[in-house]
Amino acid sequence: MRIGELAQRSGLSIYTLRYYEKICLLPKADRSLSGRRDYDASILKWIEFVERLKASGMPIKDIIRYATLWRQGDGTEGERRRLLLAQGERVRSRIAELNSCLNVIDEKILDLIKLEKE
Amino acid sequence: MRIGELAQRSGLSIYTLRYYEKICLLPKADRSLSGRRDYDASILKWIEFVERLKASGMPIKDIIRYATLWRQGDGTEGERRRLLLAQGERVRSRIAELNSCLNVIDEKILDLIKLEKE
DNA sequence: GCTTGACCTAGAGCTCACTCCAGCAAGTAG
DNA sequence: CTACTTGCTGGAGTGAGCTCTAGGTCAAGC
Repeated sequence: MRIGELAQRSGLSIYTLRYYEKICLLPKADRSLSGRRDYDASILKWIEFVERLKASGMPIKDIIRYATLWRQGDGTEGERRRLLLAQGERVRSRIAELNSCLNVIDEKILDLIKLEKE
Repeated sequence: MRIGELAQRSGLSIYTLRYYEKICLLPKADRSLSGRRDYDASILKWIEFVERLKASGMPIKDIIRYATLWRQGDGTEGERRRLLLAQGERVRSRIAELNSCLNVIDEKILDLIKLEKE
């Protein structure tokens, strides 16, 4: 699969895919004889997971750290697990923060409705 | 209250306070005879609310829109309410997204634990 | 009356995460 | 063969949201 197809299938732009490779978020793609990137379909699973980590608010640097360990493979499971545990905690507290923001916002909405009725 | 004290009390830096004033997120501060900003303690309540909106993920531009309406006062309650309702919805879906990320992360952690046991 | 420190402005610089461009090479369709 | 499309690289540009610098003013303490 070439980069154009991967862009379509992954929903990322060609620019972003090359950028992710440059910063080592994606493994260096194999190349065709003429030098074009040639991806295996399995990359899609990895991209999907990376997108999840991003959506969870994990900074790119931490995802790169995870990606590096993942490419190293065996023996890195412990550190990968710790990275994910830490991120899980961050997500949980972010959810708590958002819930508390929601309370403030909902309260303010009620205040505004009262003002409108006056 | 001068800007240094406000910075301490609000937790924002002096730079940020001046920047917020410049972009109209904070009302233009009164000035002492010598031109220094002189804040009323009530500004702290506003800053607190702005920080909540920021923490909720509201873009600065939208907060500025809210701030502008707030300064205009009467007659703007309807639009302010609509802005907050929209933000509330964004927060709710962000919370849902984070919960689903959390599931993916927690699952991956279990996978890694299995790998470590092998 | 001089030093110190808090404050002022305009504008430059920074980080993050992309996004795009110029200039070129290679594959493809008519 | 020509034209078009897709791809390549290094590096510049973007936008959000600050953060800091340079060069100056002003008030208070010794």
